[in-house]
Amino acid sequence: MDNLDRGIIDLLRQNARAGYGDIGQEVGLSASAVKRRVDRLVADGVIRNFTIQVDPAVDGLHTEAYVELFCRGTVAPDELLRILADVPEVIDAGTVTGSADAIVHMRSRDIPSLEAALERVRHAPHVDHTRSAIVLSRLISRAID
Amino acid sequence: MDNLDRGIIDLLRQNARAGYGDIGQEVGLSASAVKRRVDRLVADGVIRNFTIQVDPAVDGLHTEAYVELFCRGTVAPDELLRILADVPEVIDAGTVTGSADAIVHMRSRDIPSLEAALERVRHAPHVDHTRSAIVLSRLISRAID
DNA sequence: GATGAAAAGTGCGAAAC
DNA sequence: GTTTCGCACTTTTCATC
Repeated sequence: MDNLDRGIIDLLRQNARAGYGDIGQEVGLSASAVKRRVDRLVADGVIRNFTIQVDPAVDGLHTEAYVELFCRGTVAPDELLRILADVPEVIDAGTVTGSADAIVHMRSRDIPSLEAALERVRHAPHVDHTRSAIVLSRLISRAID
Repeated sequence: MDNLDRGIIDLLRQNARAGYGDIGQEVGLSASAVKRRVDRLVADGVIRNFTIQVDPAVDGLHTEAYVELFCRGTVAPDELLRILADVPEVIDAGTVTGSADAIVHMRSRDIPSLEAALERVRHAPHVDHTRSAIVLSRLISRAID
């Protein structure tokens, strides 16, 4: 993982379909050298996936919420992970400092489907209650993982 | 935007480097038909970008926080956008229901750099105060926009 | 270990239909 | 929408440092 790898990653982030030759010209390597490094980055798990960013509105996913999760007693992160992994509406989540145990970012088609997903989280073991903030207008979308 | 388009998008989300022929075989179209649809989806802005998902830890971005933003008086979403767009540590943000005006998801190298970014947000016009929850352990990372 | 150059194979992309 | 075809790209091999 040197500066060449970082350069390759930056270029792929901007355009994952860029040709190896084009990338090589930017970072100063031959096409085959770039391919070998990309293959290694994928094998090492540095590059997790090649994906596309889709307009959420077009995709029919208009409704978002940030949900604070409060649990009874002490709950291991692994247990929270198992609960949340089963709900596809959860797009990101993490345990946090403060009074809440975790913050969960959810996205779904509409309010009813969001509510249904929220109910699934609420009725999971250990979950005491939740506090939701529905997103009114999305301001920034730079997350890629 | 029909079910074929949705199928193509789903496959590209899983693997943006999938060949048009392979995609066509899955959704029941020829390679060139798939290409034309993908080109149209890109032109229409449905597909925003082809990117890679990089392990944030490898990338040196270990520190995350969810920040509630409280403003003085009424602030238009556009004004909040201008404030937040200047802070690269902001990876996603939206105005929300509830007592906070917005929720901001931030990511940076470490706590000091997170604090510095937070200071920039705090001292922006209209911002009254913030309430942060530092992420202890990331549970789910499915966001792609 | 790493690279670059050249070979072979594969898929893209632009036609014509 | 499909099929065809030339070409560019990927991917492998090999020699080199």
